[in-house]
Amino acid sequence: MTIRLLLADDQALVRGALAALLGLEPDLEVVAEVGSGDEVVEAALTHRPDVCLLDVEMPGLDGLGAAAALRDRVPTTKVLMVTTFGRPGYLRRALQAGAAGFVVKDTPAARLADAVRRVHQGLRVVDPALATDSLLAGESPLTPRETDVLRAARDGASVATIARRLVLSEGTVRNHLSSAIGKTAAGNRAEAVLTAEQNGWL
Amino acid sequence: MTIRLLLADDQALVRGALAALLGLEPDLEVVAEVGSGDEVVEAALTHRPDVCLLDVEMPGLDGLGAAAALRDRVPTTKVLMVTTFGRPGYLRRALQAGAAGFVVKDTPAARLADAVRRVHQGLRVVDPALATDSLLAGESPLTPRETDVLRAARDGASVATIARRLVLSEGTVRNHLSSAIGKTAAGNRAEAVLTAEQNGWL
DNA sequence: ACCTCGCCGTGACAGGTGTCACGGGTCCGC
DNA sequence: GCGGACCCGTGACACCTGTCACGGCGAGGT
Repeated sequence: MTIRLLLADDQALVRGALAALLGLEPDLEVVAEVGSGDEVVEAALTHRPDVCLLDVEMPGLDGLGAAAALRDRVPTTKVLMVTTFGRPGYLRRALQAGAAGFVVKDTPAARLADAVRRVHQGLRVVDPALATDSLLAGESPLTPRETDVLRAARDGASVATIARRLVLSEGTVRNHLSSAIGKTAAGNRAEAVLTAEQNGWL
Repeated sequence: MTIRLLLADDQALVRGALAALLGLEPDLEVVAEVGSGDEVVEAALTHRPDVCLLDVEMPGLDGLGAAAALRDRVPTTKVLMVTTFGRPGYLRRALQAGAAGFVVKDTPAARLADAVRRVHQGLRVVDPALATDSLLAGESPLTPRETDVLRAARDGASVATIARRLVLSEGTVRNHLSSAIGKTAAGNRAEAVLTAEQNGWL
């Protein structure tokens, strides 16, 4: 009995390469590949895979959202997240979204097939180093609105621009920013964006 | 006669996956894999590959530097750059560093093997869409010093911090920044960093 | 010799930014 | 009910930033 796989990654090259890698295993079979999170549920409904490999960073619906959608619409398929960035917040959010495993792209290729098999058996697969980081970093201290403001500040927009985008007063934007800067122990808006991004809070 | 390949990518998973993908082709053979740019020359000297696949983003010596080192020390091996980001400046700098081909990770997996074969035959391989972007974006308008200052400003450092890092007067830093902001058509330091990064000028 | 360009610095100025104190509003849990 | 969050807003203040004008220096081209 082979394990049926669905691959989701926006980079066609690594998608195909992963397919080739996993296709070498006799007990694994890649039944579908998609390039964006929006196509995941549809492909899962038609091909009924046992395990779905999701990249976190994708255009449109990202891997976290796709995992949540799969949990609701196709609960029989297990989700294994595969990501380039080992951001602590990603791990937490992925598990909350119903993912059964979380692997960073630094892990040796040989271990990926094992991770797939374990997920298929109903086990949790988590990078141990990342798990400690996740506990250490803790949940996001930012309020929803602070997160919005920081997100809107990612491209270097001015206070006036952010205020216009979120339909807020400039003073309110400055207050939210100031609060976020304090919580991230930054001295600066740009620094706050950076550390928040590194922790997966955005 | 098989084509001997050397893979260089910091992400072990995609490195292994690419090896699996290319290993499926009967005329290709992966003879070595490395995880950083510093190991490229040494591995090339011992394994004498025909073609070397280099990722641009790597810790230590990056792909551009590794390509230049290969051109000088092991000129018999052709270089094919493989990168996630299609930044115009990367393409230019890669070609200047002696790379024979440039492929972004969005390209379909089937075309990678062809790219390798063409590079091995002495042909140039360049993503056509990226080539036009490269011509359109043009060379970096930033002077060396302006580039330094922008690089130092990437983590959101204040003018005082940048001045301390580069051993400059704060006024000079502000002047360089102002000039860079003007050249990148930005309204802001953060914006200037962003557009400079997107064009591969840093 | 001359001009140009990049580099470094100074001084001054308007405007943006970060902080604080304050008020008012909603919603939730004890 | 009553405190405690989060949200939104105002006003004021010190500070940082971005811009401009100006000067001097060295390297390279005509």
